[in-house]
Amino acid sequence: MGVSLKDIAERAGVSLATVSNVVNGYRPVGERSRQRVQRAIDELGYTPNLSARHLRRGRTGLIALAIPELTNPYFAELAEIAIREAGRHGYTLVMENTAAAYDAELSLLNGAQRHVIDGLIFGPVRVGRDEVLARTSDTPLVLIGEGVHDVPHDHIAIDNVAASRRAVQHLMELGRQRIAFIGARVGDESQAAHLRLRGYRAALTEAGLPYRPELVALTAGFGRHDGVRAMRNLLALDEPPDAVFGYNDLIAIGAVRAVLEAGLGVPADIAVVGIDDIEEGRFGTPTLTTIAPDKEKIAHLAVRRLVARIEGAAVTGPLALATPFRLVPRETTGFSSAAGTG
Amino acid sequence: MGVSLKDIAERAGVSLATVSNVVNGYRPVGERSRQRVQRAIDELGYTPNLSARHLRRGRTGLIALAIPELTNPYFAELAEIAIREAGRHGYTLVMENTAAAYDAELSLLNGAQRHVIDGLIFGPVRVGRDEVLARTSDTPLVLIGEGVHDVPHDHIAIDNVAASRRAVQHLMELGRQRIAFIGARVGDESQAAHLRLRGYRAALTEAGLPYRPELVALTAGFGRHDGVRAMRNLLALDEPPDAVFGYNDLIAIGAVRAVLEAGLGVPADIAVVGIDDIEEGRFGTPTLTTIAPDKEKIAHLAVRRLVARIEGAAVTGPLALATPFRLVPRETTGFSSAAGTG
DNA sequence: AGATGCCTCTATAACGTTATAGAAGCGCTC
DNA sequence: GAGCGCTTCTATAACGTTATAGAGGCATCT
Repeated sequence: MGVSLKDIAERAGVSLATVSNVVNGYRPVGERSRQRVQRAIDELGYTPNLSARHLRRGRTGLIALAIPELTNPYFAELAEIAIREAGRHGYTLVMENTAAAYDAELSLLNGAQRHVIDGLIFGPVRVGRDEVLARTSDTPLVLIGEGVHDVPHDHIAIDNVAASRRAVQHLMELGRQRIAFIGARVGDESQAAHLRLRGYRAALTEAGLPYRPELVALTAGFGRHDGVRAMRNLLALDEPPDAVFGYNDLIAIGAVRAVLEAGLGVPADIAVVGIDDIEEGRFGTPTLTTIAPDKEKIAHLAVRRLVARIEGAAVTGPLALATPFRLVPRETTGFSSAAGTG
Repeated sequence: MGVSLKDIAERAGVSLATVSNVVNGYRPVGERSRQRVQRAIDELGYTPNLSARHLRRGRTGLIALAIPELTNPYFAELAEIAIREAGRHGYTLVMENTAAAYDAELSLLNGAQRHVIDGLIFGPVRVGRDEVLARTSDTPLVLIGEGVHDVPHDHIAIDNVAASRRAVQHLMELGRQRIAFIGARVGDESQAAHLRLRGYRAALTEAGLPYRPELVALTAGFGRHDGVRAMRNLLALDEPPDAVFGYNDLIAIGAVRAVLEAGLGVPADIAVVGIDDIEEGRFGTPTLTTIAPDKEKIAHLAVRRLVARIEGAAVTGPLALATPFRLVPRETTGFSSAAGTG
């Protein structure tokens, strides 16, 4: 077993409590004692036993990030930032994969983590407003993404309607008229696809273009193959689209591949826009035009909000925070871009 | 605070120890008591306090996966599998990003985790054999990947020499003669690039082709932009290569992009092979020929080995395990492949 | 001088769990 | 009926930490 406070106390000839106070500064300690303790710590190589600390404090120092899948680069990039930020605040982040499964999301929401955690950052996909409202756990919760809205919890996300509208506007500025939407259906009543779909419709309406249901392809998942499959169906239409707005970059990338596989050109025949600005989109051919959310900001805000809640700090301002985004035009909409730029 | 053993004991009218025995079956408990306790648990909704359990048991139930970056899809895919497998064994996996930094790797190796962990799965990049041999921590350790070899620790990886040889052989079977290698240099004395470089050289030698140092481009990192930059340099040669073997898929994808950006064709002018078989390679255009390691097997073995060591089970067989791999021919070497296949 | 206050420091009781030693009850043998 | 062994249970001491109550020393004020 390792070196404990007791060993340090004996070595330094002071009480246990004094050592504890040197270590975590709860009470002031005189200069002479402090130095003696510090020397003993250095000599014996003391590191606090976190299990004991957490038992005593009632906190574990663990926060969970629950996301559908780590293999979606958007979430991997977000997770990487969140891990760093959590570390900066003295917390360790554990990943909880929901695999976009309703049951997994529900039990996570209600506190069935593998480890006891102090707080949860949650990007819901299947679970809706009702489930969040009916939550039984009282662990602090910060929501991210477009899954659930209008609940009494902190919520960090871009303005999905505005972002989608911007993406579709971009396509219309190129003169495209038959613009398709490929997006994940998350359950009929869910708001997720709705927001991006709503932005899509809003943009069309504002421009005086008709909304054509046959150009809206809902998918089962959020991956590249979902985009491929949906695009193949759209290409089989009597009048295929001349542009596609994808729910996210992965779907957009799948759509691009399906178009190219069909022998058509991107953007010559069909222009494509996604959302997320994953690095992959900056290196494929053609490079992918996208809406870039500020991932740093999202992750930072989510972690900080959560930590503030955990530590009981007063959080001022509104619960829901809209983070900035910007349009990054690249080759799939006819803008040149050297690899890795934008 | 939550419900504790004590609450259950009072409710069921038995001692604390009996409740504990019902919960974790250390000692047999009579049928009548067991039922009373079980009912009390169900009624009060007891979940054990893991901090206390870990304090008492001296274990935390946490294992760490230390990898250079989560944004490398290979590691994200590996991590996702490892998280699941760890969960299956009752452990929670925490991610430790080394960012491929020497200091971070060294301190991780020597037990400077943010949280107390029971074991470590480590994919070293900067740190070498010497550092692993000189390790001061005695937390169980399982190495993965090609970073360090010949140390007295469990080690799971593909046979990198054989895999690289296979990749280069594939290029030669297409009739390519000037085959370049783009790979990460991990420090001069490191064995990482050496193994894959060694396989590359072995394949050339076996085929009677000369080894040309100017066709070996070493990179600083493992990302797409490293591949782009290196490829641009290779294209600037008087006699550019007609094929490229990339250290991993990301580098290969960067190389492809650089070739296309230069107005050349893949594979018409330059064929490309990578290693990792990340999903991205199955949806880009052209799709990427690659060496596919068995990621499931790597992650499963690593977790199981580690858990066995932690729990003191006897591990038979050799320390180092070579996991299988296979060549997946796709468009970058002239083989057709529909999106997502292979 | 006595009261008051401020610094330091210490002793100790938790936090919730598990492992150990042993008590109680009961049936069996001699 | 004493002795023994078995099963079932209990009391209790840790595990290493932190928060609370308060003791002791010394200066300052009334």
